Amino acid sequence: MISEYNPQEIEPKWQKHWADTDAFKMTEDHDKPKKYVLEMFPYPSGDIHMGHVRNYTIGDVIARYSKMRGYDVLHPMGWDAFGLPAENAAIKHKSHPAKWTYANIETQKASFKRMGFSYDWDRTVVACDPEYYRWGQWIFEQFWKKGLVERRESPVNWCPECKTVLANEQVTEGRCWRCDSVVEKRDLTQWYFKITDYAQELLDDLDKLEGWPERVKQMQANWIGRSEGAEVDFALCDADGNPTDETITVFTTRADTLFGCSFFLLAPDYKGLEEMVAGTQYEAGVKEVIEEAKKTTAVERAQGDKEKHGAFTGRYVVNPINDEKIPVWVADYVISDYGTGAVMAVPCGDQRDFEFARKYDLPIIPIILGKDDPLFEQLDGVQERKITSVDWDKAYDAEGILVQSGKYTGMVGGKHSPAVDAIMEDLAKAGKGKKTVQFRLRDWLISRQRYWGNPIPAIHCEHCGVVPVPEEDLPVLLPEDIDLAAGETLATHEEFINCTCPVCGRPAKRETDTMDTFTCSSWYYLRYTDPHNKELPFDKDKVNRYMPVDQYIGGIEHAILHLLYSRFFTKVLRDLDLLDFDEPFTNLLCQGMVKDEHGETMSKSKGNVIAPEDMIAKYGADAVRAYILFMAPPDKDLQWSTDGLEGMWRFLNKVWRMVQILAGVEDDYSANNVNNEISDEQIKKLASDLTRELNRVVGKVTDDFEKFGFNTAIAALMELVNTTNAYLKVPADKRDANLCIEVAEKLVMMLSPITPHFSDELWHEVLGHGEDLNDTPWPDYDPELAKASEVEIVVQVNGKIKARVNVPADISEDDAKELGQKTVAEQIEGKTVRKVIYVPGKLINIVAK
RNA sequence: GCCCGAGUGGCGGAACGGCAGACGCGGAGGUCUCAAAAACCUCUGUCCACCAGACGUGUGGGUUCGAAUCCCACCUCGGGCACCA
Repeated sequence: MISEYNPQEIEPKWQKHWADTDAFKMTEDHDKPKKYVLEMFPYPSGDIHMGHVRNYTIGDVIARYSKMRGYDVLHPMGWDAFGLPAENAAIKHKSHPAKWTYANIETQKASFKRMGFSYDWDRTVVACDPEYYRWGQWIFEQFWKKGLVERRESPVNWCPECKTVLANEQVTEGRCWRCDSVVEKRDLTQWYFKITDYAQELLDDLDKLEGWPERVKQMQANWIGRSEGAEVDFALCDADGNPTDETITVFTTRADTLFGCSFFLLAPDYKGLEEMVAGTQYEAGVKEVIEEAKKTTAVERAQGDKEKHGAFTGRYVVNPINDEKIPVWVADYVISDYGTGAVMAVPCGDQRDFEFARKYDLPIIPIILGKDDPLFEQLDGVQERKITSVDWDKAYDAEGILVQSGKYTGMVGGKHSPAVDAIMEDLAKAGKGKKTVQFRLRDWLISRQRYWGNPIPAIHCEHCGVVPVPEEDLPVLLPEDIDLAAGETLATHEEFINCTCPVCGRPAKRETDTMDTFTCSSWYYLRYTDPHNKELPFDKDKVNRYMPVDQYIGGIEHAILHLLYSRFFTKVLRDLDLLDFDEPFTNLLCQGMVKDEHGETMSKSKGNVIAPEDMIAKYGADAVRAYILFMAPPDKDLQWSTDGLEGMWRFLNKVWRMVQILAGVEDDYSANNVNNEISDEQIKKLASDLTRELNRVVGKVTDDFEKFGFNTAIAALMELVNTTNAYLKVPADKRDANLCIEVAEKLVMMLSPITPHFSDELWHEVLGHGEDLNDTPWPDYDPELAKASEVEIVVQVNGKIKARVNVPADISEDDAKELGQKTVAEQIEGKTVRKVIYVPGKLINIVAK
């Protein structure tokens, strides 16, 4: 009797079996090639949603497939467990963040097990576990020793809602990445990782990442933002207008336009600006600009087309190219933390400077022109300054010819132009400038004014300054007795704060900031290679064996943040001689987002999060796994709809019955499909069709798995099922039993990475195998058997299809061309055949006039 | 403004420069059944009464015997960066 497919029964059964037999425990079999398959670890926010299901299903299929292909697979899972949501939940429920976090971890872990994911749970890393975060502190101290940690005061992004500072990467269009509040600028002393020291290498090594999506590399390159230019020194004049030895340096990519520099700009928060105007008649005007700029939010700045404001400072600087004195203004569009915070303004060649000059009536001197500019005729070849105003309505920022530019007149100007080189060479000789490179990337601000994070292991001593906690005293533990709901923080926790200075032994204060949670996720993948190490974050041999990650899978939202930080960590740890590779992730698959029925991104606040539980209850985890893979290629965004899930359920049921029939279990399902009149010849043809299809599909599915074409792999499996179904027309006693078993076994094997419970049940209970599919080698195929002996080819006349003919697959080119012409004799009658194109197995195209 | 992607039936999506729409969903009809469900079998891009045929991969050009695919221009949508000097 044929049995019914009941996932509710078999899924828990196999999950228990896998757990009982440690099926996914890593064997560390060094005779096999290694493969590290990793999905980005989740934040334990609550239960899992379809985005998790998609991400982890993709990873699980790759891991299971790799295991069958004979790799020593490392496939771990953990939790990115520090962070603000836990703290907010704790405040709301008058509880402790750890309680919320660990409860959610248990929930998610149960869901992952219910999905049948093949993780080695003995290697789990939980970021808020002292066993893990102590090594985060240890690594911080190694960075510190190497000079990559800095504590300094500067304007920083402050999120009023999250009540903490944020890294540059965590601010999008002036808003907090987590809560979307408008961030404020504040001057605060904060801790930084000097990621900018690695800017060039982080940019250069993107070229090594052939297995990364181009768009992610592009985004990182944009973010790093390398800009080649020059630093030029302008001598500052004293209050009476006499040049001094003091200089102000600007960064420019357009040194060729120095002759057009008619004023000079400082950022509102330029260091020393207030002192410069203190007590002068210009103080009030400058201060007004400074105050206004402070009020302007980053969101408003991001608009871009904001009206510019500025004020004269009363001071002058000397343009080094022509010794001209030009006025220094403060301007709100100059950014203090890019370049030097000072800008040489060239209104004729820069749209922003142009607008500023128009508004404040400053001279616009044309020094670079296009050849078709009406002014060009008057100024062509003119070296001295003749014209000091223009009637343009916008700046000319393209490549052009220099005019009114002294000996450089006539040269081609523009970014990276010969004029830039010539001018910089001369300025360098005079000691007034040099070529340099600027990066948009800023240092990574890692301190957070929050409790639920990894404490920064530092001690503030009045006598010794800021000193690291001795390594033997690590970890600095988070105090557990804290009442966040009552407003307590680390900064109010006396017991935590008070300590002794490890250098001088006097009473001292502990640092109360914690580290950005992105520090935790920047190295967790290394810890998985050696998760229980008590001496070091990881053993060098082990990390070198399993790293880099061969296949990393996660969302595009981490294209910059997590992936850039992790690359930085890896490079620093390499330079600390803790590991021997340059990049952490060899291949990266960014799976597309799962959106709701209306194409909206899912979020808790919108209340449109779709959870898999109901679907699992109705159709089982295997159907959900298969369906989400079948919906779209993994890297494409996907609009969720349950419409096709029923179809996947039908498919699995069909396979379920089919395998039993193929294995010889009593056949009552195909009764109305059986054709008792079928001829021996037809039987033979159906069998050879099936043999060919089986070999073709094993080849196709193997190829598709290699390139993550899971949707087409599943489609190919459906095609095999359809062909098998056609074969089942043959009455049971006339079927080729060996072929039937071969089809059943290979079908089940190929399905097993996608639908593991379903497959193991059939494998053991119907096909009678003892070993789990997880330990079974991937099926092979014979490419020769996948070839058809006869193929249908298309006959075209002038590229239009006119007929189809069946030909032997090995037909000669001449025979094919002749047959083609015979087939369409009518259509080409009276025309001259100019050319006949034959594509073997595909078509014959007859070009006739 | 700069830099990436993507536009294919009613829907999700297939197609090394070579039969557009595989596979699935949805839809229509049928078999089985007292009936229904399930299962099974046909059909299902558009136009045309049918055949024949014509038209069809965002738009317009081009290359080619042949273009969804390659090139150019444009349109629309999505993403990233952005007063970055």
